[in-house]
Amino acid sequence: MDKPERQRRWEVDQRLVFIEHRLYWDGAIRRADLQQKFGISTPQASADLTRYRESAPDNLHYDLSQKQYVASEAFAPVFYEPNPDRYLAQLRAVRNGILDSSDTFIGHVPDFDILPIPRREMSPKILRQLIRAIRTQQSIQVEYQSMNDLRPEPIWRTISPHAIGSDGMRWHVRAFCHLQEKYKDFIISRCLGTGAFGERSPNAGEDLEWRDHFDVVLKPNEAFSEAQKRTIELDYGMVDGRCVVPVRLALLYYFNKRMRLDVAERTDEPKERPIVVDNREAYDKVLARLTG
Amino acid sequence: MDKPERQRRWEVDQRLVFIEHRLYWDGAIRRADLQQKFGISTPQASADLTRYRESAPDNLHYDLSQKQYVASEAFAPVFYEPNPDRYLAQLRAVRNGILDSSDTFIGHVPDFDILPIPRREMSPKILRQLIRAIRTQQSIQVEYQSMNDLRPEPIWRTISPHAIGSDGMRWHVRAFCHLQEKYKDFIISRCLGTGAFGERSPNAGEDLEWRDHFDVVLKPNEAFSEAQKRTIELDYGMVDGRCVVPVRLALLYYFNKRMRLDVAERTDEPKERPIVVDNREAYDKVLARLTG
DNA sequence: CACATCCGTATAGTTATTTAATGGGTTGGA
DNA sequence: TCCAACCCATTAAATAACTATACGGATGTG
Repeated sequence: MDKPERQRRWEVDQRLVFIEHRLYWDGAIRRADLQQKFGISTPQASADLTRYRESAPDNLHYDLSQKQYVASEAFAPVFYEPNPDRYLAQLRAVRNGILDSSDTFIGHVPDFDILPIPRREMSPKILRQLIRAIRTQQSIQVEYQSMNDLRPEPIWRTISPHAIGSDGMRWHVRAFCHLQEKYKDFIISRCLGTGAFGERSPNAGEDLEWRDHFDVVLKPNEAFSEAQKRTIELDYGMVDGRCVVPVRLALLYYFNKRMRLDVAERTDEPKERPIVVDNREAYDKVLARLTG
Repeated sequence: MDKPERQRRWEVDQRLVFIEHRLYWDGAIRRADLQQKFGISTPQASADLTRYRESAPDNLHYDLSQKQYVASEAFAPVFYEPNPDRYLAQLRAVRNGILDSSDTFIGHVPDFDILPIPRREMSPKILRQLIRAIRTQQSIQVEYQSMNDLRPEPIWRTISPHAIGSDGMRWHVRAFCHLQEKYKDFIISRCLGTGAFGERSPNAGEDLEWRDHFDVVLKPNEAFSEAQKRTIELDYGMVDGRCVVPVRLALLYYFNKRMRLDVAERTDEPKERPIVVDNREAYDKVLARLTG
């Protein structure tokens, strides 16, 4: 039996990642940054930087004029794998109030902005109960404000949720509705309250629209020039002029809208429809069956 | 001079937050969870749980049958402020490969899915250089694949970036184009490479479309019933039937598309246009000026 | 009833970190 | 030009945090 390698302490790892993160994105780091972030003493911060220097001596050098460590031109990360999407997602999350900037490793924040999306705040308690119902495989009572004119006022109804989904704008629970005896999407922000847990509906079979997928094949609109088509292929990461996107049937309606494929039908302006569906016939058929 | 309160260690804080996070979202925690997450020993994990119990004795109790700590019904977080958007954003990030699940505190992951958005991977190096140019207020050479048919092939051009922005789908840099002598959006994933840094263009004045905002006033479509309108007001967090969204002029075009306000013009189906612009005249005027 | 699986705790030893003090280099202002 | 301010590094002794190891107690399972 091998004696397990003593795992290096979590915080020590985090501090090395932090040093590298700062060097990568901000180009520099100073001892005080470490002290502020982790609440450590001066000698400890020095020791961390020394330890980092031992691991990657060519990645940084102390700039006497700037009075801080500066990343070398040939900086090659060792502890932190640079992830641009994560960096940007953190910026976005900080802006949206989802994340406190002290919970990220980002130091210098560039001037930036994201498209504001007006939406209702979600109650943590309600999401918590819904997730609990999913985890424990129970039904749950929710006070739900429907868009259906038959039920203009919010009413209490029992649902058996099994998953959550996002259309890119809002989150919903995928649940068996005890009222209508079928699987439906319930927008979480339309849940005004939650009640008692209970048994799952015995009539709830498998949620086929959740289980099954459809492969949407996308290609650039033929109306574009060859060069423009290449740009579109680049934007969508296409190979050989196509990209295949497997979409859960329960999300296909939203996909159609999000990618503006429905808009495409109604305009001749190619600019409005950069991509089109290659397997259009099957796509339309599935979509019609779902919405019908 | 006050002697500064000795700051509790960062990792110790994190462990307490972790305990509470697990209790809140997963409803339970065991010693081994702490050991795995932070690489600490058994006695230390026990000590942490004891410490937590001392801080919030009513939040949890050890369930001898389940052999783990279970959150009380009247759980009230002390160290961790529950944030549903953050929780969901982390799920999304893990699914998108932006975050490793070991970098989150989430234990049990509910069945979930998000709308897949096909898009090109972004190069970390390119984003890094662009952000560096913004930070150091320099110009930078980029190899850019334009959609403009005048420049079908990717060409090297010099830009002076000052900010980054997101339309909800893609990120772009807001930069003064030395070629066209005006401020424009450069889609980051269309940058194929970066070159030398240099002086900012002397002709670059202030980016007015970035600086200035327009207040979009949204309201529910009048075609809906009163009850339905109330639902829409709920969805968008409206008060008194309106919500005001300040949008940077440079992002207004994207906002129009993202909120499907352009689609609304082309259909009479109220379902397709849940919200409409209240200050339509001014809105159209600004939008026409921008795109014109 | 034996066994596996949780938790808690005691002991002794180890490591990480702090406090406090010293020294060296550069910058920028008096 | 000199000194204060501001970085960094390092040392030594003291302490806090943590580990390894071991044992006991409670529960549920085959």
